[in-house]
Amino acid sequence: MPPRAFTDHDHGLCAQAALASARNLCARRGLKLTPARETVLNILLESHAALGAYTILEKLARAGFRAQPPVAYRALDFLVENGFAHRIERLNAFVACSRPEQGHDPAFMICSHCRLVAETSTTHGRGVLGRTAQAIGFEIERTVVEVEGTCADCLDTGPA
Amino acid sequence: MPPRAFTDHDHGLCAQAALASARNLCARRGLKLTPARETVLNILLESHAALGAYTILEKLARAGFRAQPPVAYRALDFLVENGFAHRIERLNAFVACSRPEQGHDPAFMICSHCRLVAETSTTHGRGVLGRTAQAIGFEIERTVVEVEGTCADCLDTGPA
DNA sequence: GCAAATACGTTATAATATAACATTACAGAA
DNA sequence: TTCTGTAATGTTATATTATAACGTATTTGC
Repeated sequence: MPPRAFTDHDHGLCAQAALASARNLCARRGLKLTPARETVLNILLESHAALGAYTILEKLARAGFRAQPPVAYRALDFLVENGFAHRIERLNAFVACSRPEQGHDPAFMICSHCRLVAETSTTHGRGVLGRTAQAIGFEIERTVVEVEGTCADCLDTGPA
Repeated sequence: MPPRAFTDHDHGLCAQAALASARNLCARRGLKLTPARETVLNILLESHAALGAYTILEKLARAGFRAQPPVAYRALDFLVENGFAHRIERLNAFVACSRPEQGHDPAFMICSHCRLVAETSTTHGRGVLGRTAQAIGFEIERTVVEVEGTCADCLDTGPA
């Protein structure tokens, strides 16, 4: 499955599907997609760019929410814990999840020019690293795989 | 090559070798391993734990340096740029490099209990992700691979 | 010696994140 | 239906991580 962020797609549909999927999963799992949480998810779904918590906070404020940091962080915590969004460690920022239906070890391709982030998946826990881990008795709980570079568009329009 | 952090080893030798190696490489490449830089490297080499910049700063102060943040960050920038240390994105922290001689795409195993960080290497740029990247014209500049979990010792002594 | 580059000193502040505690909403039990 | 506990939110304050900006000193090549 090719990552969507760097390929042409109808982003309206993409966002709509993700939102529907989130609503669905919440309903099924008895999770509450409250207004603040849904608004943050929608903010993230506006594009495939990673947004910092304070950018999100501003957008929340513009949407009529009281904008203290914990509001954004709590919504983000909920979204990340439940797999509707991901934290990009390299950027200290957040993106909506492209595939909330699947449990996964996501991997990200980050364009350092436009900050767009494409999500694909990794097999890392099961590859070489997984074997090394097993050999020394290390129990993997989470994997962070983020590759940074330049996307095709940014290479075209202005190769640094 | 097994990671050293989670395996028994003579850490004195380990640190000594890394320092010698750094001095060597600096000499060969015309880089200046100034007192502040060498001190920070030694601080990092005390163990395989990741240290935050402000922890390093405190240790620098105890070692007699003026302790304003830029002092630590500049030394760290130098060490990271030249491959003598790595930044662990997941922790916003730093570790000494275990293999400064080799150019590499490092991968890290982070124990979330003891904060020890083992360095191994990845082939990620050349694996599945590399192929996906190529397919969509994404040019990889850097890879971040960090797996988080629990090391054998921490599993033994107190499995959460 | 002198100019340019590099490193350091220092102050201030930006950007990211969380602690702590009061309040409200809401679901399930009595 | 009211009680009651849990989850969510509101709010203030502050912790943690990082960098901008600008001046001074030191080194290096000429």
